[in-house]
Parts: sequence; structure tokens; C-alpha cells
Amino acid sequence: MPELPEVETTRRGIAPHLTGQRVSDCVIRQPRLRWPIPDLGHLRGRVVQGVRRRAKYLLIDFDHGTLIIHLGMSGSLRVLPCANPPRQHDHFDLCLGKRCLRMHDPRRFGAVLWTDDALQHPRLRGLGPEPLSDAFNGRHLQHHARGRKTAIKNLIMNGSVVVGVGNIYASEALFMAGIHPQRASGRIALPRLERLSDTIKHVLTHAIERGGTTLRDFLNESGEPGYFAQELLVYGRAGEPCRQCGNLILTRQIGQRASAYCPHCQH
DNA sequence: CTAAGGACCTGTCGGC
DNA sequence: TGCCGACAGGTCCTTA
Repeated sequence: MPELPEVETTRRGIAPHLTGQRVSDCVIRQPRLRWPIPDLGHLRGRVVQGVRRRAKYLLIDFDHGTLIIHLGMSGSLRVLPCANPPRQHDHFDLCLGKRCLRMHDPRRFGAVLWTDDALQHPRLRGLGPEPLSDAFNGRHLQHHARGRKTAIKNLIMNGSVVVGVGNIYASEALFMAGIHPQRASGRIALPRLERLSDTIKHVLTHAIERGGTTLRDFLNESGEPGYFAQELLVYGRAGEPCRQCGNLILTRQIGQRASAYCPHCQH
């Protein structure tokens, strides 16, 4: 479900409900996620200092460490009354008085981890720059692209190059930059890589403004959908006409993922 | 080091 | 109506 805009939408939604609040309880119903949810009894009585995001990880800070949450493919977080009955696949509640942060994840690719130093955690250490930071630009892409034959779409979806770019926004950004998703990374000149870093920033920023992309089940912390889906140019549009030239959008497998593109507009 | 492929899960949808 | 395969927003790990 979530790429960076959906995770950021979730962060903005939950932060005001958590920051400054004291944890009253922590209920683990289904510990089985990508890794088992650790014991979180030590959170009882602790106060949430803030909610950050790094890549697609949400970081809930306490004074003695950080709760790391990843939503995987199908995870979501809601803020709701503790008394609301849990549904199937509701994995855990972080209770803050009468309300709780509740994690739901049918496919169980998500994760809940505890660390005393978030940025040094093995899952976060070694990640590339944030796509919306100045550190991510055409030169950065060029540095990683040089000499590599891997498809450019794989390169921008590689978290050690740049974080937060998943299948939807990689497809959209490549279309907007006019670059074929299969193109060998090392054979793209700097101006086009600069264009690509710009379109990545643009599409992510715009999607965040629209509350993310709801394809089938992404809902924000209040249960509302995002509105970026109606602005998608290629993702999920195979067989439909390109909005720019009218040719049919095609799809092909790149790095195990379906990739939609316009054969006329992208080279 | 790069690149490719499988693995981990459940739910939904389309075709027969 | 029911069954069965294909497919889905993401990493992580092993193998070559």
C-alpha cells in the first residue's frame, strides 16, 4: 500500500494525536509480522516525544528509544477509541488513554521494531538520501548510475540510492521525465538525470499534498482516502491512451514488477 | 561490487 | 456459484 506520500500522510495524521501523550498500555494481538513484534511493556507510562519519518519507516520517539513502524505492502495505522472492537489483522494497539494507535496489516510484510538509536538501526543505516532533500539531485543519481546497466526504474527504486520511491511514483516520475523505465542507468546523460530527480520530487510533493494514492485500501489515520489516484498518468493505465500523445500505455515486467509506460513519450 | 531471482503473506479479481 | 491462477503499494536474502 504505502509509498513515501502515504507514509508521510500517515505521519502527519498521527503525530498530533501522539506527541506529548503518555502511553497507558500496549496490546499485542498478532505478533507475527515480518519479524515478531518485541515486548513493548517498557513503553507503559512513557511520553511520546515526536513522530518522524525516515524513508518509509515511521519513527515514534520516546526519551529512552524509538518505536520503528514499517507498513509493508498492506499496513495501515488508525487513531481510534481503544474500545472499538479489533478487526482481523489488527496487530497491535499503542494506547494513550481512551484512544489508541492501531496497526492493521493483512499481508504481514510490515514491521514493528524497537531501538535505542533509530538512525543506526540495521534497517535504516545505509539508506540513501531522502528524495525531497537537497542531497538528492541529478549528480547524486549520476554517481550511482555511472557504469551500471540496471534499468533506471530499478535504480530509483533501490533504497541505497534514494529512499521512498516505489512502483507507482517511479513509473509516474519516469513518464514525466520522458525516460523509458528499462533504459540502462549508465546511459542517461546528466541533464536527463536532473530532470528525473526533479520529477521525482515533484510527483512525491504533489502526491503528499493530495493525501497520497488510494488504489484499493489506503486510508489515512482518520479513515479517509487519498486523492492522487485520479491524477496518475501511467500507473494502472495499461491499455488506456496516453494523456500526452494518445498512444496506448503498455506494461512490461522490470525487476519483477509491472511497469507502465508510454512507448511514444518515453525513451 | 552488480544483478537476478525467490521468499515472505493474504485478499481480490477475472476467467472458465 | 465455485475453483484456480494471476496479481498487488515492499523489502530482504541467497546465489551467480
